[in-house]
Amino acid sequence: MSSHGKNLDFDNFVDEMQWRGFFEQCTNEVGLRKLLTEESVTAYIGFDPTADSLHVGSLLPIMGLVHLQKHGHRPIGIVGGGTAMVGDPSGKTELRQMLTLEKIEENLAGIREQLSHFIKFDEGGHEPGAGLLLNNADWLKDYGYIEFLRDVGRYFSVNQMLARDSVKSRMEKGLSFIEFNYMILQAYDFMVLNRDHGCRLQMGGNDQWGNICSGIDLCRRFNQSEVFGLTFPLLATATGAKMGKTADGAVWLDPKRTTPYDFYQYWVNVDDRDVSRFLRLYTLLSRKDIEELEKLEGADIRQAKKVLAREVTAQVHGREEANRSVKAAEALFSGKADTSSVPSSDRPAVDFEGNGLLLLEALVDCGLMKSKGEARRMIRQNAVRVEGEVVSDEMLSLTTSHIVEGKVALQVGKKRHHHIKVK
RNA sequence: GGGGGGGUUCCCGAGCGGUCAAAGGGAACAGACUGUAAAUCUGUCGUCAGUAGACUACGGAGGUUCGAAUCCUCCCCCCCCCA
Repeated sequence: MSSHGKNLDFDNFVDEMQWRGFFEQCTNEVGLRKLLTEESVTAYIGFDPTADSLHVGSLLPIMGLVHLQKHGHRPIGIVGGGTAMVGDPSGKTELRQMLTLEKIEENLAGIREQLSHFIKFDEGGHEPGAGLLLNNADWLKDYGYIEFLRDVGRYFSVNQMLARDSVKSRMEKGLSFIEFNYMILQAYDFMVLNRDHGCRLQMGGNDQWGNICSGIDLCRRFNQSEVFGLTFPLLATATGAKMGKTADGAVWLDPKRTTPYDFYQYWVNVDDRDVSRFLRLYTLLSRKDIEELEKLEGADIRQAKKVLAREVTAQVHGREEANRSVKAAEALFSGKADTSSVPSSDRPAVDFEGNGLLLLEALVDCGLMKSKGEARRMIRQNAVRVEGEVVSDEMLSLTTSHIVEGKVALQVGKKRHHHIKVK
């Protein structure tokens, strides 16, 4: 496939994926490379509609589709409205709670919106490389059981299914029949996409390997079509934590769930050892730029982290938000200047009059603390600051004297900030 | 359907009538040290109140006890073996 567009350091998709670290396993690398040079290939990745927002964990597959499209191929995103009703046993230790159809519909809309920041979708036109976003409920939900068994079930060997890692790993903990069927449904998705949209490649996390292989088998049997699979590594941070997890849970792409500032901070605070990997995986910077940044050592690595954070934030929230986050961080960590992007809340001026507002309560209200007990503990540990001053009195009340420039600046630990704006 | 083993605080995992808000580990958070990193050391880690108190917690519902996570009954869920 001829490469067009900007920033192409590699003349084919597979080379780029390998250099960037996306490439974990491929069902037939030689065959796939050949196919990709011969034609514009349609490939798909599935996303789970378990929430109305994607999170950092989904960023990796999203970037996979971005690179695919960049190389002139066509990405399809599948939102598993049908399969979400079943639950994938892969990588899980327990049965997932089931979602209602309505909830899934809602989630779908949110996800579609987010994906559209990354991928150029077909707006009813006929652009060759424009992506598609489909809901597998469209072809799964009205399929009759008997019919499905006869059409699809006949192609599956239980012996083979039992041999899959995703199933084996659940033999101890238990696996319900509904989950056992998941791989069949996913395989069926691949078959439908292959048949109806000419899809030849499925990508996904390495935990999807078994499901992808099942799909490939089904395509061969059902459509007599040769298709391929490519998996991405399952990322963990250098300290072994799951990617995109913090104390407060997942890092979301939705600014209402994770503010752009917190999102930016997540990336700035990445472990030194992860920076290079993440630059390759999560940014679209050129090979040259990334290799320059990888040369940095010691404290200078922070420069690379800032670039990483700025780039990823810009991709998710836009350049403008990214710049605001950069400024806010600089203001807070260097002690001055523009603080307009620091997370904040509003409070009427009367709250500070007279006896004022108990700091304990303010900390809980603004979300910095989960409970007053926790707030007390933090104060005891000298972790709380008001206007930069360490607080030692648990019973301190915030009064008008704490208001500086129309706000009260709260800080917990070194990194968590919140401004109460006085209205 | 029968027999056996289990369900404990964010996770793993002890406890098996009081001394249990529950050992130990992990994660997390804070302090020191630093580079908004890692490692290390120290502290914290149910809620409310505030030094000694109350409340809510050990799958669910009852019960026995002065007193239960610990004993009994019923129910739900999981694993293993047999049919």
